[in-house]
Amino acid sequence: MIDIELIRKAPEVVRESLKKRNMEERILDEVIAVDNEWRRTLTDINLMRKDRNELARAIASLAGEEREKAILHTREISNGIARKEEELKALEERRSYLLARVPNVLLPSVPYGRSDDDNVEVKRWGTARAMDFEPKDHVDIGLALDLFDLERAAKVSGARFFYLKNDAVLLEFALVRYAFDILQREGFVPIIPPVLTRESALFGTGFLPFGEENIYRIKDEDLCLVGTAEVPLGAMHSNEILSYKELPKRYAGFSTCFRTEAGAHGKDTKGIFRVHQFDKIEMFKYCLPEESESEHEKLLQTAERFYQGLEIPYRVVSVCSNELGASAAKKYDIEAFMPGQGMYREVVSCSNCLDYQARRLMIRYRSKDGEIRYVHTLNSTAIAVERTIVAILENYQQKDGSALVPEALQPFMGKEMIK
RNA sequence: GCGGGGAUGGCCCAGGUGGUAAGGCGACAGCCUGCUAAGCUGUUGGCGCUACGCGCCGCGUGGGUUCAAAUCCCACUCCCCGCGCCA
Repeated sequence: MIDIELIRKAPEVVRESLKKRNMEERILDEVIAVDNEWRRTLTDINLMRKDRNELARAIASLAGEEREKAILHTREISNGIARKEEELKALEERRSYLLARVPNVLLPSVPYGRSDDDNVEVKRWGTARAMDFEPKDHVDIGLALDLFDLERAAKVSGARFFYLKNDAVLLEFALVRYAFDILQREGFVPIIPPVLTRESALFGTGFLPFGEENIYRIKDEDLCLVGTAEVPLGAMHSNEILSYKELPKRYAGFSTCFRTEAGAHGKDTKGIFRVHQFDKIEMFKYCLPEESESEHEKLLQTAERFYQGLEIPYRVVSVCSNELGASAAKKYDIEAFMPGQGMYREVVSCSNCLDYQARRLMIRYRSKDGEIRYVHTLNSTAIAVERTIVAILENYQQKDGSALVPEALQPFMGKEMIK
């Protein structure tokens, strides 16, 4: 949620941001119009309420005909107020509805662009391993090594599901253990959160109403399957007031993630790269407003560390205006090099949401000078397990069809090779 | 699922026979003292406006009764404690 005060005082800032996102500006004009009407109506009501209160107070000390008269008059005023209050309520609802649909204001450093192609590469790390053979993609490698069963998953659950098997299972647990090793050193509190949350948690983190079609819902209950641990980690401190002393707060949550992948028809239909259910470790930070931009850079560095440790080449892109989620004011993606596909593919998404989620979730802190303000929130993938398995298989494949285990994982895996 | 208890400002907690939120703690500011502590004073929910002021709203949520509701009535939500069931 952006601050209504910002819309009142500097609507041009919001307008520019909407333009940059290639979104309709009409919503902004409507918010302004409705807000003006709301304020006028509220002022009217306040005056009427004042009259009523004065009369009601006087009645206590009146008697007889005077009292009767006053009661009658007050009743009239009350009826008038009730009518106006209905108008006010409707305006308020309309304003909230609209305001909840205005995306976050972009930071100035976000590059303008219309598609992924306009993302700006800001860094490249590592070099692809030399291969004196034609690299295979993860599907071929994995099927040959019996690491997953996609056909039976399709039979049981449908397209975009998988059974992970054999060493792939060990690899997953090794990755998880590896990640939490690093995360604890970096001061993140390990968490396993609920993967079913109320709608309010999804709304608060900005996945509703913007990502409605991507969410699985539980029938007849106010519960949804989360698409990322960002939801329960962000909502964890909703309606709380933290102390500036405990900021920044860092959490790392392991969770299964569920996504309908609506609108992704035809994209990455094979394998385990884009699926309805996968496991992921997500980092989440709550911090002081003045520190969120530097914390964002730090968070990116932490995310990079996982791939550096695995010795997987990657690049970092600054995601362009059109591709940013509603909550994010700025976002970096890490894309790992996938030799089998001959391209860089997204494995990490690292966002700064400023106070956008904090406003929706009512997460505040008491500052050193005693003021209560909204915190800033940031989130980033640490390890998206299945995608990282894809990257490992493609980068560590060998001529004979086997795949090496990255050195950093060997202690957790108990073996050096998958064959 | 059944029974009982509870929800009030940053936190704790009063009010409960309807008349318009008391007190404590903490925090912040000021005063006082050579410094610290103590002490004293003030501030410390949200919103609107023709803004050193005026007013409105606010006691879990939504309705109702009333001139007037934290207080009475109805429904709901969440939390806690027992019991039952259960991985």
